[in-house]
Amino acid sequence: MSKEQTRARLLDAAERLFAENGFDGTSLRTITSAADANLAAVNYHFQSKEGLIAAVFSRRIEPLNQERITRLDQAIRAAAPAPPDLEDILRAFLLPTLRLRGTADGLEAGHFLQLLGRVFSDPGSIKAVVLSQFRPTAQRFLEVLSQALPQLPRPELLWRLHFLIGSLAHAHAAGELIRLMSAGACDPDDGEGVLQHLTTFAAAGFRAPHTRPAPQKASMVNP
Amino acid sequence: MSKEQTRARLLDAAERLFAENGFDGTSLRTITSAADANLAAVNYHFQSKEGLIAAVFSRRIEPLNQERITRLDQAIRAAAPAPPDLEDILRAFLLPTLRLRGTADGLEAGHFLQLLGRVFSDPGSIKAVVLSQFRPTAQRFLEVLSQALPQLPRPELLWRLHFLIGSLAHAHAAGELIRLMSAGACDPDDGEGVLQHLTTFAAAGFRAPHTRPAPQKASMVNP
DNA sequence: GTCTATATGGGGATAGAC
DNA sequence: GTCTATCCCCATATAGAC
Repeated sequence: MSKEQTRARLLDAAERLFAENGFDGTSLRTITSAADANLAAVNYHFQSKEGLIAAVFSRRIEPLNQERITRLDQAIRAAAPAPPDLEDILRAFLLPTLRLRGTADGLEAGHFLQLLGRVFSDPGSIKAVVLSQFRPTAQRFLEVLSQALPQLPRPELLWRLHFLIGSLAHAHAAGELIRLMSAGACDPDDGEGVLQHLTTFAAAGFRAPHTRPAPQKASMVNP
Repeated sequence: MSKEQTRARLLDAAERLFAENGFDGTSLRTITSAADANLAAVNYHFQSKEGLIAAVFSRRIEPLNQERITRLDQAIRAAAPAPPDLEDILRAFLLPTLRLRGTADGLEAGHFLQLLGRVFSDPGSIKAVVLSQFRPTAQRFLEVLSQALPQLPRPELLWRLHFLIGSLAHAHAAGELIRLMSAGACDPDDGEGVLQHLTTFAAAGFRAPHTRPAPQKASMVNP
């Protein structure tokens, strides 16, 4: 068994098992037997369990960022010199992840989406790694969004971007829950459908007039 | 030390520690020493760790549901015989959780929000307990939303409700991350501010015209 | 009801042979 | 590079004294 093959099998098995049972819920013993590898192989290839977790994320995040930026640049060029349509910006952001569901190699990558959706709310230390890799891309999108919606104050734009990320993360991480709660009416595996629904919803949300300082009712804390 | 006091201290400590370190990341030893109780007390009061987790949720969820329904009924009565404003429906749903931040007894309950936001994407078996307690309330809101937006097909309405839940869960569970990513411009502890921003965003999203079957571009899978 | 002590099992990591 | 065997730690749960 070659070195690279073992490494890849470990990553695939870890990705799937972490998605299904969580990081703490998956032992190295479970991973290595699923990957037909030896227990010590994890420490040889990734130094530690934390190293393995970080590697599971890094392997997918870099291509994901690249595809997002490529599609964003395409949208910018196609619309130049005007700013691109809001919908096209959103699609450039959403499509690269949603596309991972239901495609050929997506059989593996689908598990990764669950992890990615969960990472924002996870208590562990993985957030730092993922966030540092995600930040430049988010910053880039923020700038372009800001040009497309120049009347929106920056904090409001930030909140709306977070709501978008939350909706996307929820669709990824809680897919089976959504299927269950909707009694099958919502299919989280239909990436194209989710893309359509989320783009429509979020585009309208982003275009909403900006929030007024607060209505003249009493404070909500003591209504 | 009375029985009820010990029970309550265990729940408080567990709530905080689970929020900070996750369920698997928190041992019964850590909980019992934080609560100044004996290790065996957990098994005496809650039978098992799972029982403790379930109790942490049940204690908060029931009042939360009641407040949501009460506010929804108020909005319905105030607007009768017309359906209530979309914004009022959304506020009835959002306010009871967001209000838990920054209020007096909210010092404890704030930790609960993190848990609640995380539970949808957690790999464990807690989902089932929480979902079963949440479902009737969600169903009720769905009906009222459906009356306020009669032109929206049911699946689209369901998706939009899931996007709302995702945004809310993200604001709760990833609060510190949002603060960090926005370099302080977004304050997740300002419940009233989050309520304003999210209501504006989501109301516009819910009001968007319903998604058309699909644009006549090529499939997104092979663009 | 509360405590101490312990049973029982599993975890991550590593040393050293091959 | 890969494997076996093992070290050492900590978890949940319970039995039985107080």
